[in-house]
Amino acid sequence: MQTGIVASIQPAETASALVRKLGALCLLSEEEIAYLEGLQNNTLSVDKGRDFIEENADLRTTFIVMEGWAIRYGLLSNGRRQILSYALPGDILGLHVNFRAAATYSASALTPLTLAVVDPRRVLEISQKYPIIAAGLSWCTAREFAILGDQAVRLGRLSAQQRLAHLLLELWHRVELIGNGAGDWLEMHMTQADLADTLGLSLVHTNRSLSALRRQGLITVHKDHVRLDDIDALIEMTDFNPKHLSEFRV
Amino acid sequence: MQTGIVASIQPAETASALVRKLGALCLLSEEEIAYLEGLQNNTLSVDKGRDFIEENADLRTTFIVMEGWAIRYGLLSNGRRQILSYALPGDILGLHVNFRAAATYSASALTPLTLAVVDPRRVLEISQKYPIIAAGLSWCTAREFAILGDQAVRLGRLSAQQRLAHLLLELWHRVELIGNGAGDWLEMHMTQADLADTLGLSLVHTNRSLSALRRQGLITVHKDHVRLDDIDALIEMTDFNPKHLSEFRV
DNA sequence: GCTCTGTCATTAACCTGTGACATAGCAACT
DNA sequence: AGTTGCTATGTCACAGGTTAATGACAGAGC
Repeated sequence: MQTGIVASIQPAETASALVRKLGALCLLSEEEIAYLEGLQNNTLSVDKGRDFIEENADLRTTFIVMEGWAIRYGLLSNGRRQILSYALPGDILGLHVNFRAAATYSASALTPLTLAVVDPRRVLEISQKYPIIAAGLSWCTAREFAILGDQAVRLGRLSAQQRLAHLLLELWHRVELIGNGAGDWLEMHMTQADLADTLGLSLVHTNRSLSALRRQGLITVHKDHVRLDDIDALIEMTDFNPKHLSEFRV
Repeated sequence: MQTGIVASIQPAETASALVRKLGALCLLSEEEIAYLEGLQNNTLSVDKGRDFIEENADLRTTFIVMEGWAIRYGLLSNGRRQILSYALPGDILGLHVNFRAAATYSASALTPLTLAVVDPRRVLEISQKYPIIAAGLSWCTAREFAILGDQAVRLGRLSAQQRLAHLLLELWHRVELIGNGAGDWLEMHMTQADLADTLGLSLVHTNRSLSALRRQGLITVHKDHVRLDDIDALIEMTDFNPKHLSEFRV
């Protein structure tokens, strides 16, 4: 924790989300911080609802979320969509793309989005020059795998209400971890249709499940926010494991 | 393809599964091949049904499947299991573990299994000394992400029969890719209970779905094998995209 | 060789969580 | 005012779950 404090003093206030995230994991030198910030100089703004990665298209770019939320999703020929995961500030999309001829998922901006655009070949450079950063990126990869694994468990073995509760916990915890939390409130950047496409449920049943959790006093639903009224009960009903998200509180 | 041919001549017959896999992707030097084979000198045999990674336990090892099949899975407190993915020869488990304090999934041997046991710190060494191999490992990571993404789409947005068909196609294609294929036959190393835990279905409904595909003339079911009788129709009904598995035919 | 036990596959009957459709209300935008 | 998008809810249908039973097969023990 001492390590974390030292790092936090340095990159905390004006640092990019990725630097704050990695800085909370390990002690970054000023050189490493400068390198990471320089890496993110080339930015792209994406309007809410616009795609910036298209499945099956060539993908030659690594994106780092600087501000806003994005979704990774797969689309079927019948128009059905499955959201795979949410990308928050500090998250990386396409970290392992140098051998990928085509994208295996699409990505879209859920809110107005600012992305850093990075040449994937820089990743090799990082591994050779900055082993600490490389280790941090490796951790980011493992975490991404854990998040997607939880999504598969959620879809395959939880009931509708449990899925919803588990997803709310995940997002709430992740927002907390990046320092954007608001106590037990979670800002809902997505519509109920997005929730449905995340949970593998119909729109109607998603709304029902939301209502059910509300009636049980577990959540309070406002227009753009949800409050988690009994976090322990939600955790209990879903087997939510915060360790899958790793502790790197900013 | 010329590159693939040259590489295949060299490591083809007695080479380990990982070397054959990476060798089919890129031209490996003799030094690189020797390094990769040396990396896999420390092996572990695991009996069928035994766990070798336990969720929430410390994970300080990278495993490479040399022979046999394994599963990655998550387990809930009510005993329900969700199989996340299958690991075949040449696949790597725990490639990104140097910052993981604990495993976020369990892994178990589906068949008698031979694993190479590798220190995760060797990955950094690889990145610094063997950039071609590092790129190959990066590709392995992206592929693993694609496979798990397909699993989420399957669980979230496909019907029971489609899930089954899609999974059979995935496994069949992956077996083909590592050179262990037998035409349109797929050796079934798993029980129907394993299938059920992969597909997020009940055991009984899994059997029903199997019967339904059989009745439709799409598959032929034998005790330990399944034959895909109409691969095009199976692909059509499921949106199966072989490109997600990448083409690296050995 | 026979019996018993355990595992796995298969199927029927009944039940239920969830999907689809329809409708209504509200807010924001044109 | 009309349109669009989103949320909310009722009704009915159905895909899939649960329970129970049966059959086949392999292995262990006598």
